[in-house]
Amino acid sequence: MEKLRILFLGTPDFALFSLRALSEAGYEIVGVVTQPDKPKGRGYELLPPPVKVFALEKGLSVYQPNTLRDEAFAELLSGIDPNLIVVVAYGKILPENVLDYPKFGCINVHGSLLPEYRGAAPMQRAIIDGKKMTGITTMKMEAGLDTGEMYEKAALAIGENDNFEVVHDALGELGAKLLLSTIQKLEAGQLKGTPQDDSKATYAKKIEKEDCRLDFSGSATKLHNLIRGLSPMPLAVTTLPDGKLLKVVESRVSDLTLSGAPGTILSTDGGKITVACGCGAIDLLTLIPEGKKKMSAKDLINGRRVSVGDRLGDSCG
RNA sequence: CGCGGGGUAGAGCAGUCUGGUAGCUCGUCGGGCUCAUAACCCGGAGGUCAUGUGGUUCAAAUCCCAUCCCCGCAA
Repeated sequence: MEKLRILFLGTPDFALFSLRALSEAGYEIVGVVTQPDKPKGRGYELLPPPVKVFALEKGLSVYQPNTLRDEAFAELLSGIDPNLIVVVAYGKILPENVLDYPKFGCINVHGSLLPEYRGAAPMQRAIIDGKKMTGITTMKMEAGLDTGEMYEKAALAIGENDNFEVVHDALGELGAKLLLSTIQKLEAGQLKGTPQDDSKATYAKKIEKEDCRLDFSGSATKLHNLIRGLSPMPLAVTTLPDGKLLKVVESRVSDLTLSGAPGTILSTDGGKITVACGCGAIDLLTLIPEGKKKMSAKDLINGRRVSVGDRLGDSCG
């Protein structure tokens, strides 16, 4: 079979696992397409996406088009002339002329067991929903959102205290492995697609700001799932009694049996801030107060910012 | 020049407005109590208050100026 000429499309750290694997496996990467540098952080500093940084280190050709839907990109594509496109968390929808271009099609690495959690934030949503299992699916890309035929799957167990970072990294690695496996099957002419059962499809919507608010009237387990699903980015948020924001990095479902109005701090013993929820209570372990660095609950208590009886989340509006 | 908070003992903070003895909660060290303890009691050590040996003042953590660093928001 003819040698693969791979064009890689991807942007964040999650994509990096796969790009690195392709690179280390010795595949010919004829180009890397990633999102343009964007003004980020304080002072709007222009920062390159992680994939770009890696690609430049490896001496790969990097392209950062604003859109894939114009003449310029079509010309670029035929200039590069890839016979396989690999897409991992690129961040833009691919138009049909791009999907149709490579002889061996477009392979996507998706962070869920399709058809569940199609869409932008599959890993976060799976954790937030309290799933015990998730995984990676490699699939053939088509026009619909994550609707194409599935090639291979690999499952991953989610521990009750695993956060987004843990799952993200584990799935990133798993995704890279599965991608190599899928490409090997392709090279061997053994790649077979399985259609998705659309009736079982669910969607993982992008995480919005409102999704990050902690509502203490919910159950402790639900709150814990939200906190770890959003940790370390963008983080679940509530408010201190003085109205300042308080982000929660790490939590545990509490075994404390005290109860009180949702949001009330029941205890600050043992370096944990135990907060009453609608059902049960939750221990807040690591936090970031507005304008401050990440700190342990113990530090927050020692600094006298919170004490038993205080209410969190009252100014959530 | 996007908006804002902050840099005081190993940690988290107060003190700054209204200049005048360096304080709190922890940690740490020593002693005590206890069958025992992460609990309790007593005592100690530890700080050029980010930097400029800058300006004002009899006197600056505090007021003024400049610089460096950290962080939250927003994108």
